[in-house]
Amino acid sequence: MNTKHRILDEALTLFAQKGYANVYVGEIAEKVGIKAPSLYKHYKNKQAIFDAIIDEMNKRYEKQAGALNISGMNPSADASVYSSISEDKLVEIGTGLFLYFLHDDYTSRFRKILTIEQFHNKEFANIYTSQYVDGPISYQKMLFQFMVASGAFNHADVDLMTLQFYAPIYMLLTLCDREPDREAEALEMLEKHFRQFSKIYGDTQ
Amino acid sequence: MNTKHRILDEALTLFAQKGYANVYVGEIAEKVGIKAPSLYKHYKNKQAIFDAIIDEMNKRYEKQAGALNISGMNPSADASVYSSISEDKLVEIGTGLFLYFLHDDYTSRFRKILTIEQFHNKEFANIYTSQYVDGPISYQKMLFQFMVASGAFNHADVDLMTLQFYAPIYMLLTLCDREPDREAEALEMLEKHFRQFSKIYGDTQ
DNA sequence: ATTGACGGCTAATTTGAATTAGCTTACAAT
DNA sequence: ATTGTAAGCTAATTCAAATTAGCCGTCAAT
Repeated sequence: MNTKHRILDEALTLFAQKGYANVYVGEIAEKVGIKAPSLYKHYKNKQAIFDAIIDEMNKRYEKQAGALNISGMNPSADASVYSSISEDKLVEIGTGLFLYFLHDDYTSRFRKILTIEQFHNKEFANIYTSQYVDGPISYQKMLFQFMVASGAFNHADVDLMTLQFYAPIYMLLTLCDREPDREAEALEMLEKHFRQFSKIYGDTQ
Repeated sequence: MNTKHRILDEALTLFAQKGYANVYVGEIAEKVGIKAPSLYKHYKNKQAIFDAIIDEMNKRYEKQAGALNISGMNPSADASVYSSISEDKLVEIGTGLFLYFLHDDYTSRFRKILTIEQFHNKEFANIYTSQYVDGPISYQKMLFQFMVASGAFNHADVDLMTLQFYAPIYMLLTLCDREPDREAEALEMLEKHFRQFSKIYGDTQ
């Protein structure tokens, strides 16, 4: 990892903790182990660092979207796998989603920036909603639609089913972003939630 | 509303949109219709304005807590009212909670400040969690406990029941904070959620 | 061996926002 | 009528942080 990259990395961490305006370029430089003016050899100014973070994020999201078209993002492919889904499998899917969102190195820091800047910047608000509300919901909705169609799940309002499945994941995710200590508690609740969900909607008749 | 109050009010609005560091005192002054230096006749400095907002919020929360001890916050009193809760009543409670959180003039702006500052300031993280996660959940948990005890609801894991009841409210609340346009859609989903919830847990056997 | 780009440094300089100084008017109380 | 205080203003001043200037060592390529 070269200096230019390390600047991006430290800046991302600091912006995620304090927000753009509260971070001084000297602070970023210090974390990287150089002096503030040296930083300008790599980026035109503070804003350019921020912009580079956005670019990097867009690149990652595109790559991720590409990758997910093969497995995660294309539920018609997944559906066959889950057409007779077990309770344990549901726990695994849900927990996996939660832990990925929570711990992925880049994603988790960037989510905090989105959180901090969402009311300030319409662009960020849109990204936030699409990444953490509409995106997961629309993916899972498709998955559940297949599962209902295949008989793995009882017939029910799929929008509602999806909301009820995902909202606890979302709430506990934002809780753990704020209070990382509570991850174990959150995982425990989540597992109970998934099992209950499976009992309610799973076709055990 | 005198000038001192209007300063507080405009500052609250601006801090809720941009966060503390992005708001200039001149900007607050302009909204109030005075020049920046005049503002110092009312508050020692920018920080003092922010502190006054916190004080005001604490005052309101205490007052609210006091009021809720009579109705909202003491579920043993409420429980008799809801001991044989109807589906419509559940919709009403849930929707009421949601709309209060979303639109209360002071609360809604302050929640945005909490959102923006939560990763920067441990104090705010604690207030956020207690106001929008642990608080509502612990209240509703007590309510559900009484309702299970009284037979209005089927026996079930009350923690889980509460999570599943509240998480959609929370997620849609944060969505509407970010995208106020989507309130109608959120209310529609919520109503479906409450009715479904009532069918799942309500004792209709 | 020389050259030139890269990436670091220290020491300015610039910038912009917060704050202070000091003046003015209105007006309430003596 | 005089005085004191509250609340506004314009014109400084301060201060911190961003940015620029200009110097230096390293090293890879000619």
